[in-house]
Amino acid sequence: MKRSSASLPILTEAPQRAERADAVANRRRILATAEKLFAKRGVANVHMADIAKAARVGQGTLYRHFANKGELCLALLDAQMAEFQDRTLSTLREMSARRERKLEQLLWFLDAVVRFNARHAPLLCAAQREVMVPESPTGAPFQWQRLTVVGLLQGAERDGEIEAGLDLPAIADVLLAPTHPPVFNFLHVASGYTLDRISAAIQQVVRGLGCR
Amino acid sequence: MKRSSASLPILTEAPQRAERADAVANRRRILATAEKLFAKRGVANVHMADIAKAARVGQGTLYRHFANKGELCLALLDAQMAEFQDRTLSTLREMSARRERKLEQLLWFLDAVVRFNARHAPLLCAAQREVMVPESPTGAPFQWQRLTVVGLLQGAERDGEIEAGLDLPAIADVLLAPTHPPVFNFLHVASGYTLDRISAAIQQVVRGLGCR
DNA sequence: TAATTTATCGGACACCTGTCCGTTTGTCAA
DNA sequence: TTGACAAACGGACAGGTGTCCGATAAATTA
Repeated sequence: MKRSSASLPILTEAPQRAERADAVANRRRILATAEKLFAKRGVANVHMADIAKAARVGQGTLYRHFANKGELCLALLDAQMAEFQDRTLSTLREMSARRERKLEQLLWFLDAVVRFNARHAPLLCAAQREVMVPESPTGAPFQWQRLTVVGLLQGAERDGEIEAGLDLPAIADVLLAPTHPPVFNFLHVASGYTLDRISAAIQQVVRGLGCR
Repeated sequence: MKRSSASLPILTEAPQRAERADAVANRRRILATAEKLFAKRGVANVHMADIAKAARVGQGTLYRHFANKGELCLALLDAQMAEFQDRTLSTLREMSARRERKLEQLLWFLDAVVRFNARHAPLLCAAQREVMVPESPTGAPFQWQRLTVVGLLQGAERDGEIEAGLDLPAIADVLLAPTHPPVFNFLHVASGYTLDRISAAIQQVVRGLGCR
C-alpha cells in the first residue's frame, strides 16, 4: 500500500494526477481528529483504531495516509517544526549579523532545541522511530538541526574558536544525542532533570570545546 | 502476575520459599532456547510465542519469568554485563594504581562502553525500554556505568584536570547519551558511523573538558 | 451525459504482545 | 505415605498494530 506523499514526480513516470478531493479532506480530518484526541487523553492513550473511528474513516484509509502512529505524530508537528526552523535560522542570521561568536550561537541553538523537544515530548516520543531513520521516506525531520550544528562548528573552527581538525559532523551528533526523544525523555522524565539542567550540561560540554 | 525475582526478602514478610525446581529448570530452558533462536534468526525476528513453543512452555510461563522480551534479553546479557563490569572496574583500578590521569581513564572507559554496546547491539536494542527505566524492578542495568563516569569526572575535578563547579552528574549523562541503545544504533547503523569514529568523537568532546 | 479508469476506500483478518484463571504439580508437614 | 498449600503451569483470550483486497467513487474522456 503506497503512502500519500508530497514527493516530486519522477522524471521517467507519467505526470501524477492531483490527489483526490476526498483523500485531501480525509487526511485533514484524520489530523484534526487525532490532535483533538491527543489533547484530551494524551498521545500514548489514543490508539490508531480510536482515531479512525472518531474520524469516521476505515483503518485502511488511516494507514494509507500515515504508515504508523509515529508518522501521524510527525505530520502533526509539521507546522510547528517548520516555524521553529524558520525562527531559529532567522535568529541565527541576526546573531551572525551582530558578529556574535559561533559558539554563542551554538549554545543558543542547542538550548532552543532542548526546549522545543520538551514542549513536544509526547508527539516526539510517539514518533521516535521515525525521527531516527534518516533515510525514511519522509526524510529525517531533524536533519536540518544536525546540519545547523555542523555549520556552526565549522564556523567556529574557521574563526579559531575551537581547535582545528576535529570530526565536526560526528561531534555534532554527540552533542545532539541528549536531545533525541528517547534519551531526552529518559533524562527529563525518568531521571528527573529539569530542562535548564539538561541544557546547562550540554552547554558546559560545548564550552569545553572552546579554545582558551 | 508477579515476576520471579532475585530481590532480597523484605523484612516484614515471611521468609520466602526457594524457587521450585521446575521453575528453575524452565527459566534455564527458556533462556537457552531464546539464545539459540536469536543466534539463528536475529533477535528482532524471534517472537515470544516462538520462544515459548520451542522451549515447550506455555506463554503464561514465559511471561511469568520475564515481563517482556526486553527483560529476557537483559537476562541473556547478565553474565556478559557482570563480566564487563568486573573487567572494566578492575582495569580502572590498575590505571589508578599507575597514576594515570582521570581523563585518560574516562576516555578508556567510554571507548570500552561503546565497544560493549556494539557487540551486544541487537539484545540491547530489544531491551532499550528496560535499559532506560532507572526505577525498574530489575534496577537500571547500566547505572554502574553512569556512576563510574561521575566518579571519574569527580576525580578529574579533584586533581585539577577539569574546571571546578561543573554539573558532573548531568555531564556524565550527556557523555553517555550517544551510547544509549537507540541513539547508538542510529549513529552506527542508520548514519553509518564506524565504532572508531563514534568513540573518537566522544573522546574529542571529553578532551575539550580538560584544562589546558 | 455516460462510460471508463483507477485512486481511494473500509472492515475483515493476520499477527504479536501480553493477561487471566482454572488446573497441575512441587514441596513440606503430619 | 497422604494431605494441604500455594507456586507455577498453559492456553484461550483480549487488545493494539498493521495488511489485504474486493468495493466504491472521484476524475477524466468520449
